[in-house]
Amino acid sequence: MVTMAAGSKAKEEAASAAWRLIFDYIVATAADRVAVLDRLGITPAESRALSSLDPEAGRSMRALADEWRCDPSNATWLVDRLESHGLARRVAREGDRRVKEVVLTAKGKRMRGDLVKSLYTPPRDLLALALGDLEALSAAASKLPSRRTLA
Amino acid sequence: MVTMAAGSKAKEEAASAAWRLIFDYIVATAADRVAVLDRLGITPAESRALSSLDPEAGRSMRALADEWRCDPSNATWLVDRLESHGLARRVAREGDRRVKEVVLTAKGKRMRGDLVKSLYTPPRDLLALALGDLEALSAAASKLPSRRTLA
DNA sequence: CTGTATAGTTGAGGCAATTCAACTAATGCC
DNA sequence: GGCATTAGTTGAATTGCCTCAACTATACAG
Repeated sequence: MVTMAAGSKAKEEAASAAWRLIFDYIVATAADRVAVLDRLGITPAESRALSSLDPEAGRSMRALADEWRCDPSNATWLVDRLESHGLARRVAREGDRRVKEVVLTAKGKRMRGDLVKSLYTPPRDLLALALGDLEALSAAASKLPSRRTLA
Repeated sequence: MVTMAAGSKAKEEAASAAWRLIFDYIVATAADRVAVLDRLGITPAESRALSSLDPEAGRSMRALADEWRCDPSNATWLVDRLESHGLARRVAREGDRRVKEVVLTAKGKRMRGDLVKSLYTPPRDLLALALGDLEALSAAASKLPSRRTLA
């Protein structure tokens, strides 16, 4: 486009190059994440469920189904799974007994902590980078809008 | 550890910070990738299958099953799916008719191209970064060992 | 107090992905 | 030529994830 700001083309190329490298790296390290779930004995959906539960506060089934963009019955199924693993339990909300608050059990909190810690642990190769590179990486990445975050 | 090289601690922290930011960003943009697969009408497994097929050369079922770390019968099932979508076909290898080479059809090449291009297209927010940040990102990321790459 | 809306569950069903065991077909070595 | 090996397929079964329709229980508005 003729009316584009100067430097826009260079930026697009730089963004493409950066994204491609990051994307490839994520793909290359995917097995690490699978291994974490295997070790914890949970499925991807359970891991997502676990990470959207706050260790302190409970959340209603409805709120969870909304976040997961799924049918309420699917949320029931998923929370049932967490319960059957002893990771969460339902508590009727005071004042409105229709709603069930899902809260993590002690085991659930422990597992969630383990999960988050493991996923947030940088892959080995990242440590091979120079300190300067890592700082540049952080500096740039910290300017990205991270819509959500674990723990 | 006392015997660690000086600066190791700082590096670990820098690596953690960088990885956490990148990881959160990947999670935050996951829906974009799902949308790409939806648009192309393929499942995650089909997308992986598609991307491990070379647009020029064929690959044996065996090689594919090895790469996917799955049972040969699972590879059969997956390649059947690609075939039923008109994306690939099997050709008996000259000289050893036991092995079937899986090759992309014209449609398969087109779809693979679309897939790779879409996945490699940087999310919008990345373009909001300053050119300098993007270049720093690329410079650092290019030092990572990317074990494999698409197209 | 009656009807409507909301929260959640249950049951049935379906597709995707995967494994295992049994099988067929082609190769290639004595 | 006979036999072990290798490539691939088929069929049965399982699991995970997900949707829809029907249902129960509670809350709330008029």
